[in-house]
Amino acid sequence: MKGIRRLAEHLDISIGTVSRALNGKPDVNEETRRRVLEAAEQLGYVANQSGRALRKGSTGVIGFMMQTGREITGQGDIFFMSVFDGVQTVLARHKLDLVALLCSSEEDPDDYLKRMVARGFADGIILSATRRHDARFEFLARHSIPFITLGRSLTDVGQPWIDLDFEGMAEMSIERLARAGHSRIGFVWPHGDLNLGYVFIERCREALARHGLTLAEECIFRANPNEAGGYAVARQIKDSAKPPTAIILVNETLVTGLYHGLEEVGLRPGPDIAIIGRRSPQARFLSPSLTGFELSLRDLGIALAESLLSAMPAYGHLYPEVVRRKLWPMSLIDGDSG
Amino acid sequence: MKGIRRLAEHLDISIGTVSRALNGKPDVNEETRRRVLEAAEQLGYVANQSGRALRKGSTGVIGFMMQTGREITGQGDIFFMSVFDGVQTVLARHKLDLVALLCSSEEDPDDYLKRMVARGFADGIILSATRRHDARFEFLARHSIPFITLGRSLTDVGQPWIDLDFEGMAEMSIERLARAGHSRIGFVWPHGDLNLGYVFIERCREALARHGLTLAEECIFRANPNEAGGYAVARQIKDSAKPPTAIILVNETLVTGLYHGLEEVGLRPGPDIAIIGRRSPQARFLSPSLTGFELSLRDLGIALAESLLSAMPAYGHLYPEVVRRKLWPMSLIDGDSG
DNA sequence: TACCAGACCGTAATCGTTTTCGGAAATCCT
DNA sequence: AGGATTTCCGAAAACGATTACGGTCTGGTA
Repeated sequence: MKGIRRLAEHLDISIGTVSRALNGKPDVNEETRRRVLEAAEQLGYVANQSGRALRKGSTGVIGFMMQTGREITGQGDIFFMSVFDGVQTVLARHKLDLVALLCSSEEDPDDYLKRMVARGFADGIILSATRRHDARFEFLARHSIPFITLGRSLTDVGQPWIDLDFEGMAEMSIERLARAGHSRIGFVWPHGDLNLGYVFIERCREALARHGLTLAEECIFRANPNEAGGYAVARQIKDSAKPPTAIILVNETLVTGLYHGLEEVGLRPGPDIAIIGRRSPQARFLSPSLTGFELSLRDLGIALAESLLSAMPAYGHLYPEVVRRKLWPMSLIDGDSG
Repeated sequence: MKGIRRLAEHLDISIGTVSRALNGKPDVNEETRRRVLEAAEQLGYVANQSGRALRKGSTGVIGFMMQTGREITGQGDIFFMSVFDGVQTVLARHKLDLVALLCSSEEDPDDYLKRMVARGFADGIILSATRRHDARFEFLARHSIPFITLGRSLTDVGQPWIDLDFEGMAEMSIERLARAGHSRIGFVWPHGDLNLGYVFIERCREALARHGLTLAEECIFRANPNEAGGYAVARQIKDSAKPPTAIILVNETLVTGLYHGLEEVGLRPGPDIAIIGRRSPQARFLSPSLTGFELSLRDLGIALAESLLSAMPAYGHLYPEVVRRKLWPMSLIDGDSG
């Protein structure tokens, strides 16, 4: 005898009543409820997730999908820890749990998500590392799974999203560099179909145009979105016939590699070549200090969760005013690198 | 009509046969099986996780428990991405999925785990950030949930574990520093009850003794296990009446902060004070280059998964030879910092 | 023909919950 | 007192899968 049945037997009442007592349903005597709660505590009873989910059709779990592996995503790693923290503070209010759905780099992200959804794993999903063309959007929409994306995509299906304010980043970077007299500005574009690269470069082009400049094709450097990628870019710059005098990076993990690479080839960030990137927690300790953008990841997580909840039938009414789509603001912090 | 019933109806056969066909059971006509598989593919059918788990009593999911939040664990962040990668390559062989069980810093880890287990969330669990006294061990043992820990604890219950080879790290570090003439060697001890701090300092004491040295109490610096913590240590060192001439760090995230802090107070790693730490992917790009330990996180993940599987009834026979407990070797890489 | 073995497949029980529905007992109202 | 409400609880039907069991059919053999 296991589960709720055991509890019911022990109390000599029916399992229905036990369930109602536990779930705070109204039609149960307060004295009975007290006894049930007490016995549950004492016997260490917790409802079986499978049975409950099967019956209710919902799991109480929110999934945050992310990629693992060596060639990690655009916004890898530490980035997420703080975002999770924000997401969880919101979810905790509704007794929802957050788990990270880890898609191995060896599996196709679309297949992976499909599997997780069909399994009925989560009631709502947060997608990260959005691609320019991302089949996951349509899939989730088709199955009417509530979801929100951290990042945009051409494949928009009207779902809520939050993305970094690349518009603002581009304008502020270019403005600053142009004012400092730079006219040959380069850009590191992470390999892969990640959407953020496309968006940012487009915004940069526009911002450059506003300042009467253009983005030279040979000043666009492709790189894997990790330290090694940044490192390799330094060499490319050095070997370039007409190297840029300034470099802008979207991707935080590229920065440390680039710094190291530049040192190897004898270029100092700042005096020799201006660098503007994202000041991640680690990047804050680079020397010379990095000029770049900071943002509150925890608040971003909070917004993400609230926006997702507002898209879920069961919680939507609790978040009527929530913004569904937002460019997350970042502030440009002065450093010595540009 | 949903799920397997729909599929059965569509094919005009019974749900039992469909299930058998899908699960590769022997007593089903090959032609029928082909039709079922085809229809399943076409209709995008995937078995519902709740129903399946309820009936089978297992979920096909392995949980990797980790802490989120600002004051992140000893071995935070990027560390795990590569470990996950290794774990997943093994799990994929058995069609098992890995999810990260994210325990918010606001919830008690023991309570969190209890909840997840009672929910029947995972068939096996990997524990990280093990504490010196860790109630989770006994809990999982009592409920006979297969688990393995990344890190040891005083609360050993005979479960398999893998831990970094702090013994080797201590001996190699001290050996190297002693040979270089250092006699006043300091140590950064991360705050909290994490077991690794205790282990490493103990091994350092022993190693020092072997070289006729002792660890001065005032050379033990407590710090939060993150960049800010490392940064703060630099100040402490500077203000110390009799500062150490060398510092050893267990925790990878402390290093970048310490480097930055030392620069602020005018101490150069290497010439002014020797530093030995862990060369994480980011730390590899520090300047001056860090003398420290490297290891294969991916292989560690593989070992972790195999060892966990060997402790699970359903898979144990497949991994008869697996090591159940292992000190993971690390190699000391020369740098300019010590 | 009669019998039997093997190959396939359908029926139904089962896993542990939640929830609807209806009934019994208690309480209220006139 | 008697009917109408409430209050509380038990019985039973889902939820979607797996699987033990038994039944039908085929083909082979005596």
